[in-house]
Amino acid sequence: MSERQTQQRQAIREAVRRADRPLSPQEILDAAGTLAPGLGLATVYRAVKIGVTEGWLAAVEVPGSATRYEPAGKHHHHHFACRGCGSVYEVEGCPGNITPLTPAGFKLEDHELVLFGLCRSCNA
Amino acid sequence: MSERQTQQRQAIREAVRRADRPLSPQEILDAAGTLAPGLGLATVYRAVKIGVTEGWLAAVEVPGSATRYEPAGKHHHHHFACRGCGSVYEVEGCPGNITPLTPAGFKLEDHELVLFGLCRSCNA
DNA sequence: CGGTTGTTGAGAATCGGTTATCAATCGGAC
DNA sequence: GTCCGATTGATAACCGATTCTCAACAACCG
Repeated sequence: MSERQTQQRQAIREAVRRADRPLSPQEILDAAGTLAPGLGLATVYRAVKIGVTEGWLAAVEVPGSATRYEPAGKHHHHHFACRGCGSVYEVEGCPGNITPLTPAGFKLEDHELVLFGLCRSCNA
Repeated sequence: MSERQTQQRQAIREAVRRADRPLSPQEILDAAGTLAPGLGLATVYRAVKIGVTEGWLAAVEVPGSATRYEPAGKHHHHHFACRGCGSVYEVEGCPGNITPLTPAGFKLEDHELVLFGLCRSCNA
């Protein structure tokens, strides 16, 4: 037996699914905590690690802040990090034209574009 | 009196200037250590903070690794982070077309594009 | 239901990065 | 050369993020 179906993991998966932006472990705890009272941070970290391994969760790394997680399988997109509140939002599209930038001899595997600025709330 | 001209700070400034890629504090220590034997990591951190404050050093943040520093005033460019050796390289150009991606109501101040993959050495 | 065993929660421990401490030292004005 | 205050280096302390520990607990099979 391996991989049980627990309330905590369901709550965590559901919280990430409902969010419209990538969540940090602490944000997941806050969101999933209402679905599974008493939820602990360690459990979030464990579930998140499992999710990434199993492939239904994608890690989003933003400079200068904790790793965020979002459901895997979304179409290619990027992120906007608010300097006011620290939240990370999803932005549609990609400027493309990335490949030509790669130096000769280098192997390009992936890329991450992060926009910095103020979100709607903080810009007001 | 404030801001003395010391061998250590000259060595650090020189090491950053000579590098063709942004260096982490530890990398700066290694490089500048040959110019100023006995150099300590604390001194690197202090000098780097001063450099950023005075405006002749620019901080480059890459997800999942220490902050890098490069001379300020370079023309707009981006970076390539090698998954093999962890080094960060400079890449010329920018795909442009960033502004249209910004969600309505958000204020775009800056952006950072990081390419991931293998550098020439690690790709061989 | 009852046992087996994976899972959980709280807190301690750890980690890499960065900053603070403090006595010894050095820069540079005089 | 002297002197005073800025600077340095070694190391401890700190920090936020993440992982480990371990006893209590709950999921699932029979």
